[in-house]
Amino acid sequence: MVTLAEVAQHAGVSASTVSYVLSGKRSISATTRQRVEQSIRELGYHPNAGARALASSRSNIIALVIPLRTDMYVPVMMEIAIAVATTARTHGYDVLLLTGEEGPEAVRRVTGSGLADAMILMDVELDDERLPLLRQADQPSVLIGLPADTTGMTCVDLDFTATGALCVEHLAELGHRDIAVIGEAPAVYERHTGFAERTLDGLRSRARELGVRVLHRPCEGGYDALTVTLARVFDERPGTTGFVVQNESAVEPLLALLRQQGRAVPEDVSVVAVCPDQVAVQASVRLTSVAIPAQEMGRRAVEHLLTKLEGRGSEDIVLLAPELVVRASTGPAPAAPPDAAGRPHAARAPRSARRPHP
Amino acid sequence: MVTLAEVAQHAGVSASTVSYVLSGKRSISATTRQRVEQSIRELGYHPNAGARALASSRSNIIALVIPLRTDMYVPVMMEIAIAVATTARTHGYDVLLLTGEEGPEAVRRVTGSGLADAMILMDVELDDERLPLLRQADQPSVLIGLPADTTGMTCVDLDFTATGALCVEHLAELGHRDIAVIGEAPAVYERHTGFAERTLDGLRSRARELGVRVLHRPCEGGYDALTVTLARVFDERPGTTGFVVQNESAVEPLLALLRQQGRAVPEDVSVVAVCPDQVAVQASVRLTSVAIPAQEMGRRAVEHLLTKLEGRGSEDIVLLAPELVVRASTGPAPAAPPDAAGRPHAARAPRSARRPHP
DNA sequence: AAAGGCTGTCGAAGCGCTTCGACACCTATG
DNA sequence: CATAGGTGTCGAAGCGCTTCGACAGCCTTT
Repeated sequence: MVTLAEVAQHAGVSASTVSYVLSGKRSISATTRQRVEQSIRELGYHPNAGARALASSRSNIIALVIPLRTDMYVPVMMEIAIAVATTARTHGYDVLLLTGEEGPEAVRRVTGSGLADAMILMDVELDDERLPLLRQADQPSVLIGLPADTTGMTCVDLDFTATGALCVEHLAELGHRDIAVIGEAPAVYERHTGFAERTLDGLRSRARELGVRVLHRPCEGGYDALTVTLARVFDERPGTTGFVVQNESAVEPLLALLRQQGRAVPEDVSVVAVCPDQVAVQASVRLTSVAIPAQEMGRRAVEHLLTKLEGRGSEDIVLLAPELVVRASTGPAPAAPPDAAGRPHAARAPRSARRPHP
Repeated sequence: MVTLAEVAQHAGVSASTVSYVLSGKRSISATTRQRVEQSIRELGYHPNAGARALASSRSNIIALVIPLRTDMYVPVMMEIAIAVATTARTHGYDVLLLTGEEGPEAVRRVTGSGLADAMILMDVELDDERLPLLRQADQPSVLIGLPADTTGMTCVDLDFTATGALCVEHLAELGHRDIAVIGEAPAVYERHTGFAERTLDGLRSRARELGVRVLHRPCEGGYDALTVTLARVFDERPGTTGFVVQNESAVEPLLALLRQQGRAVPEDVSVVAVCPDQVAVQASVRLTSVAIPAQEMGRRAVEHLLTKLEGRGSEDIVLLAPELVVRASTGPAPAAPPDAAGRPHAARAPRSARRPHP
C-alpha cells in the first residue's frame, strides 16, 4: 500500500506539500505540483480513507436511509437512491446505504461514529421518531418527504398538495363532476407517511372549490383488491367518470377491469395517474399523469446537503412543482353519466362548455 | 464528541482496557467489563469510525456496486441491495453504495483507499472489465451473476440454465410441443449479461431432449413492443401453445393481448414466467413461475464475503436451485393447435399421456 | 537600503483508535 | 517453598493523514 510519505519521498518534497497538492488548500508552485502529481500517478497512490477521516474529521460520506417497506413503489426509491449516489460522486462524496430497519439507532450510530458527514432520510413519517435526534445532532441532514413538524429541517419533496389539485383541475376542466381516488394501500395511510394524505388534501380542497365530488378509497395493489374496490366505487357513485390513481400497482388492474366492464378509456371514463413516467407510458392506455420526479428529488437532496456542509445555509423546504402531462387516458366527460346498471353510453360527449379556469 | 480516553478515565481504567472490552480480543474481568460498559452507556460513547479504520486497517464496510441500467427489473435489484444491507448490518458491517457509472475506476478507488474491506458486484457482464482488477486486488469480492471466466472469483446466482430447463420441462409435461420464449430487451442480450443467455441455453437443450420446438424473441417491455412480437410469433408458429416469459414488463401485456385475441389462459395457451413471486401473484392471471430469489442472493453474497474476510475460503460458485411454482397460468396443451387464422379452439384438451420424466 | 508583504515549502503535533510487549498478581505444580 | 503458567491490566508506539506555525527567499514599497 502506497502512502503519502512514499509519494513525498519519491517526489523529493515533504509530506505536507503532497497533502497541499491534493487538497489545494495552499498554493504550490507549478513545477512542484507537477512533480508530485507525476509521482502519484507512477506509484498509483490513493489516499487512505480512514486516515483522512481521522485527521480531518470529515469522511466524505453521505448516509442514505432507505425504507424497508415493499408496499410502496420500489422503482421510485431505487431511482432516488441512484440519483443520490451519482450526484454525490460528482461532488467527491460516497454514499452509505442504511435501511430503516435500524430505526433511530442508525442516526445515533452514524452521527456518533463520524461514519458519515451528513444524512438523507427517505420515507419520513409525519411524526418520525428520528427527527428529534437529527435536530440535536450537529450533522446536516435532508429529508425526502415532509414530516408534520419541519422546524429546523431541510426537506425535498414533490408538492403533493399541488399534485392533487392539479389532477382534479384537469378532470374538472374536462367536465367530470364525480371522481374517485384510488389511493395507496391502507397501511400507507395508517403509517402517516404524509404524501398520500397531502395529495388527498390538495385534491379535496380544490374539488370543493370546483364543485367536484370526490370518493376516496385506499387500495392494495393487484387485481383482487381492485375488483372489490372498483365494485364499491360504482356501487356508491354510479356516476363516477373520473379516476385519480396514486398506486402504481393498481394502474393496470384498473384499466383492465374498466375495459372488461365495457367502460372505454377515455370515452366513458378518464384516468389520471400519479406515477413515474415510465409506468404511464408503458400502461395499456398511455396515461395522463403527474410524474414523480425521483431523479430530481435525489439530486436536489444531495445538493442541498452539500451547501449545508459548506456552511452556507439553504432554503428549508423545497417543494417541486408537479407537472401534468396529458396522454390518452383522459377526455371530456360523457354527456350523461352511465346508468345505474353500470353500462356506460358508448357515444362520446361533447367537450364541456363550463371552464373552471377563466 | 466522546472518545475512548474519556470513557477510560470515567471508568478508572486505561484506554487499552476499554478497547479490549469493546473488541473482546483479550479477557477482561467481569467487574471491569461492567464498569466500562456502564461508562460507555452513561457517556453515550460511539467509537470513531475513521480512527478505528486507521488503526486496524479494516473499515467494516462492504462496497456494493449496483447497475445504473433501467432496462432490467429494478425491484429485484432493490431487493438484493436491501438484503445485502440488512445482512451486512447483522454482522456489524455497513454498505457503501456505488453505481456502475464509475466503471473499473470504482474498484481501484475502493481497494486503493481502504474505504471498504470487500466488494459485491451486481449485474456482472460476461466479459466484465472490472474482473482483472478484482483478481489482482487483495480484497475479497463476490459477484452476483456469472461471468464467462470465473477463475478466482466467488459468484452467487440463480441457476438460470436449470431455470430454463425447468420451464420447458413443465410445459412439455403438459403436452406442449411448440413454445415461444419472450425474452429480455435486445439490449440485455447485446450487453452479454449472461443470465438471459443461460436461461435460453438451458431451455433449448432440454427442449431438444424432449422434442419441443422453441422460438425465442427478445422483447422490450410494454404493450406496443409486445403487440409486434406476439404477432410475429403466431405468424411464424401458429401452433404455439406455451410461453416462457423472462421480462417482467412483458408479463401483463402478454396476458392482456392473449385475452384480447380470444386465447384463454391456461385453456388454449400456457404461460410460465421467470419473475419475482410478487409479480406472479399480482398479475391478472396468477402465474406459474420460477421465482428470482433476490433476498437469498443478497444474503448469500454477504455471507460468502464474510467467510472470505475471515480467511476461511468458501466455495466458489453458488448456484441457487430454481423452484417452479404451479399457479393458474399453465394447463394441458389443447388437443389440437389453434388454426392458422389464430382462432384457438375453446375446448380443453385432455392431459397429455406422454410423460417426459419416467 | 531597510522594512514589509507574498509565496512556497517544511516540520511537528496531533486526530482516536488498536495492538504488542511488559508486568503485577494469583493459582497450580514439583 | 520456589517456580512455572495463567489472568487481567497498562503504557506506548504507531496507523496515514491534515493543518498550523515557522521561515526562507523574493519582490515591492518607502
